[in-house]
Amino acid sequence: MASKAPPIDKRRQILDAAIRVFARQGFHSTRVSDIADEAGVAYGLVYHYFKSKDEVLNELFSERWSLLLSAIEESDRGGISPRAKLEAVAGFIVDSYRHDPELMKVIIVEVTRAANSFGRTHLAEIRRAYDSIAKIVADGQEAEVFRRDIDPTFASMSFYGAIEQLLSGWIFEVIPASDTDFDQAKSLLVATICDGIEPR
Amino acid sequence: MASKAPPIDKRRQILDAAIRVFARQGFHSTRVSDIADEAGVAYGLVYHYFKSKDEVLNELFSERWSLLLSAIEESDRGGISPRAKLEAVAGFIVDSYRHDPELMKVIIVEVTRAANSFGRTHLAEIRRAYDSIAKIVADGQEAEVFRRDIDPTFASMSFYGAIEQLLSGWIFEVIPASDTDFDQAKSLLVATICDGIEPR
DNA sequence: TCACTGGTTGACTGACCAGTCAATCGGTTT
DNA sequence: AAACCGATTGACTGGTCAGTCAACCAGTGA
Repeated sequence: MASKAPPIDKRRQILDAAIRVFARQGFHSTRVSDIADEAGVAYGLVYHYFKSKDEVLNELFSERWSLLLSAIEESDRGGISPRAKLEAVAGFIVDSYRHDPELMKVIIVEVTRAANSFGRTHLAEIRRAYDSIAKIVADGQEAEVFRRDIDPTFASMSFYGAIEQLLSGWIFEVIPASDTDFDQAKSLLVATICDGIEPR
Repeated sequence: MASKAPPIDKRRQILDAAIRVFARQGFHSTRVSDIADEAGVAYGLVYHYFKSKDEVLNELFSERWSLLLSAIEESDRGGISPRAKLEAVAGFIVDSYRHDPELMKVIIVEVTRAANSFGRTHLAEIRRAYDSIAKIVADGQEAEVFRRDIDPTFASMSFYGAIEQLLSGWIFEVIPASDTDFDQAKSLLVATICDGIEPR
């Protein structure tokens, strides 16, 4: 009895190594052997657990994106104001980056923004996020706390685009990324989209 | 006399073919032979005019991006309100897409958002755009028409991120792209960032 | 002790393609 | 008409990997 000890271990080890290597070199210029080396595992073992190099990235993306989708839908269910819901969404994404910048870098750079490769593959999942955000906005309009003359889909794309652009800025060090910056970003993101940059 | 007729012709022909092929298949999965075929030109001629496949894309990007930078700086010089400047910027980018969607697709997908490859290479040029937009915002704060509690760099990233996300939406057909949509987008973009989505 | 099974190893192969280069072409000059 | 020269051609090469596979190893059960 007490048979299976390692099976999940090594798989996880490979995934975690892949995060580091993808983040460091980018998906395209990492060789499968780089992943194996980083994981301290033989080349062939990668193919024991995954049917291709692509599948490794797909797995990393789907694992994390489903968390994001849950978080968005979760915050939508809580009985809070639409604005607070947007704050929760921005907060979750920013915290995801703070907690695991390498994984978020991989997801954004290699999937979400890689429109010709993995972005295409995961378009449906990605759209689900846009749609959930759009729904929050639409509900806000219903409740008369958001203007009705801005299309919810449009607002959703702007909001999400702004978030992703910020993360990109952090990832590529074009803007500072301290804990204070992260916290400010959360509230500024929502302040900007809800209140605008003109004084009230 | 009257010597040189074709030299620029073929080069342009290759660049234009590259736009179409890159837009259709993505940079990575287009072979140099695809470009040559599309241009109706021999394989080797591509290497007569460009020193590598990369250089073809670099040329396409730089050609267009310098126009964008000029347009931003141009609109900053005109004696108009900061808000009108942002409108001009959004308008220029949206019109660029309307006028030449294939080229804009290539630029955004393969350079601007390809942070691990060409985005890195052109980071300085890309930053110049962010900086110019940030300057518009900073001047607006100076003139007391924009709130001072939102960092200009932050506002610039949000604004540009929103624009790019919209273009991405059009490119990948997740949102409708008619002439009306383009025109609405221009004003909504600025309305959102300046006024916010909450009613005033 | 000995088969059995599933995890583990890494050398090898087949396909692909960017970039090279020697040959050819067509127009110009002397 | 002969030498010249830049544009043009496309077959070929060298290097790179993703993915395969046959062998190996360790734990288990009989």
